[in-house]
This record gives sequence, C-alpha cells and structure tokens, in this order.
Amino acid sequence: MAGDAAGRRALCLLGPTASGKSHLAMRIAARLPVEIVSVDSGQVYRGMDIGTAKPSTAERAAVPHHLIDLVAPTEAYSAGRFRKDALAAVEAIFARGRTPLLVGGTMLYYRALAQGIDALPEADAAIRAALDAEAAQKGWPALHAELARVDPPTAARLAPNDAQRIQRALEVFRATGTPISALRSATTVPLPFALTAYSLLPADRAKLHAAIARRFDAMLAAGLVGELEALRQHHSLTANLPAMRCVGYRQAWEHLDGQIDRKALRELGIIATRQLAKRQLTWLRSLPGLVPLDPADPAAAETVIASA
RNA sequence: GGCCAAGUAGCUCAGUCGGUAGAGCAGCGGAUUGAAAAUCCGUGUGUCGGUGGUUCGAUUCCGCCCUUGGCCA
Repeated sequence: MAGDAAGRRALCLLGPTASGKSHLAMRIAARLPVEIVSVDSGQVYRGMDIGTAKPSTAERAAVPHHLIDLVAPTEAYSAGRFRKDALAAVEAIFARGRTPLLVGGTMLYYRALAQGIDALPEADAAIRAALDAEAAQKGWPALHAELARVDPPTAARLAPNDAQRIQRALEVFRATGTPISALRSATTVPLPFALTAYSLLPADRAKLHAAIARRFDAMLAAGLVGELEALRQHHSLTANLPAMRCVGYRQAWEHLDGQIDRKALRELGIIATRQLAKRQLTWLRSLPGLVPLDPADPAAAETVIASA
C-alpha cells in the first residue's frame, strides 16, 4: 500500500486563526508547484471575504486555491461534503502533476478527510425544524431523555444541554429508524495518498491574542460591517444560519440590529476569535500524527518544502 | 480646603450582624462524525487600598493616610 502512495504526497498546514497559515502557504507556493486546498468552514461561503480572511485576488491569481466560495451564505456546508470535495480536489491536483497543499483551521474537516467519516444521512431541515419546535416547548434535557430511550450509548456521552448533538442524534434516528451509535464505526479509512500534516503552534499565547486583536481591527477597518450589510440586502439571511454564526459576522449582525454598539462589536468579536483559537489548539493537541511547527520560525517554509 | 460615596479575582460587582470570601464575564483545560468560526463540559488563594488601634481573632468595628468619583466652597 505504500507503493500506491509513493510519489503522491500531499502537504497540510493546520493552525489556529491568525497564526500565519496563509502567509506560510504563500511562501511555500513561491518555491514549490503547489495548489492550495482550503480546510476552512467559513471560506466556503461566497461573499464572506473580509471576516473569513479569504486569500486576496492577487494570491488566488498567483496560486490556484480550491474549496473557497462553494456555497451561498443561505446554504449549509458539511464535514461530509468537505471530505468528498477535498478528495476530488487533491486527485485533480495530482493529475496536473502538482502537489496539494491543504491549509486551514477547521480540524473536524481535516479529521473527516484524514480518518474518514461514516456514511450517515445528511441534515434534514424538516426534522430539525420539528426538533427545534419540541425543544422550544420542552427544553433540550427532555429531548436528551427521549434520546436515552432510543439510543442509550449516545445519550450517555452527550450532556443534557448539548442541543446540537442531541438534535443530530434524534435526527438520524427519526430519518433511519436506527440509532446513530449503531451507524458509527471506530475504524479509520486510509487515504489513497501520503499526507504530511503540520500543526502551527504559536509559542506565545499572549502574542496570538495580540495578533487576533490586530486582525479583527483590520477586518473592521476593511469594512466587515458593510460586507454583512450588503449580504443582508442580497440574500434572505437569518441569524441562525451556519454562515451567520461565523465569528465576526455574528457580532456584526447584532451590531446592525442595534443590540450592541461599535465598541462592543470589537470587544465581543475579539473575544469570540480568542475562544475559537483556543478550541482549535485543543484540536491540534488531540489529533494524532501532526508534526509541530513554529509559524514564527524563519525556516518553517524550508521544513515543509523538504518533506514534499 | 470641607462634606459624601466608593476602593474585594484580569473586568463589573455581591458578601462577611468580627472566625481570612463568591457570582457573571474574561482567561485556562477538555470533548468534538453532514451547523464545527458550531455546540457542550470542567475550572475561582484574591496583600478584601495602606497603616495603626480594639479583639483570642479584623477584609468586616474605630482612627489616620492614599486613590477615584460627586457635591459644596
């Protein structure tokens, strides 16, 4: 099996927000014939450019980027779709004789790609709406109790207030008549190519926090609020859409609705970004097989290139 | 200068009829299978402004000092 993977090696840079992933990727692209595959649940949305820190048009002209601008902000994307899309993008890049460089911070997507994801039914809007209505009436702990009756193993591992996962588990049960715990397997699916993945771990948390604040200020200066205002004019958006729950957009939404002032928008946006970065670091510590890399190391690009 | 109020966790504050203190937020740690930039779980030792006094014992009562805000001059 090593034979099939030989010569077909993809590279991957994973890191928290504002850790310098894109910058490092561009330095690598200047020296290696790569195409970049975004591993980012926010950059898939069209029109959400400033707040998701999409690569600039110049960067996208210089290096092909994939899995960006895939869906409208009114739609939902998913880890399952990412796995299919990423596998297809990687194969196409290999077919062009180039090296895939995966870059991003959505570690669930990375894991779905690297370890596989079980064949589960997709989201069902009607079932979710029904569950939302029931939850509004009875509360999520009541639905958690219902889950305990049809799927004890899943109920046992979920907290009574974990609305999202309780909803998903009940959704799968109602759609298939089978508990989600019976549909999930523990085995991982090997990739049809070799993959070297680096985790960009900023050495200094305080500096990461400073970089996050600087970048959020830059986003505000670049017109994040205006971007959302335009999106709201051209699409029928609601605050509970996945796209509108993205860091920055959620706070900008509340600001446009008059719930928070500009100062609070800045503070809450920076706080939400810090919390995101912390969760990303937790992911990076727990994922197996990642090679640690200090993004501030001047030789970081050389290290990655040497592993290609 | 005088009077009043307030100084307690990184922030906003509660509280201790005297037995060295606790909430929210932040921060930190963790989980994570089609919404994941989401969702959820866990985590609170801080010269209780300083200094004297009373007391077995003071963050709590008293005096003085400092700082901040307000009012009066």
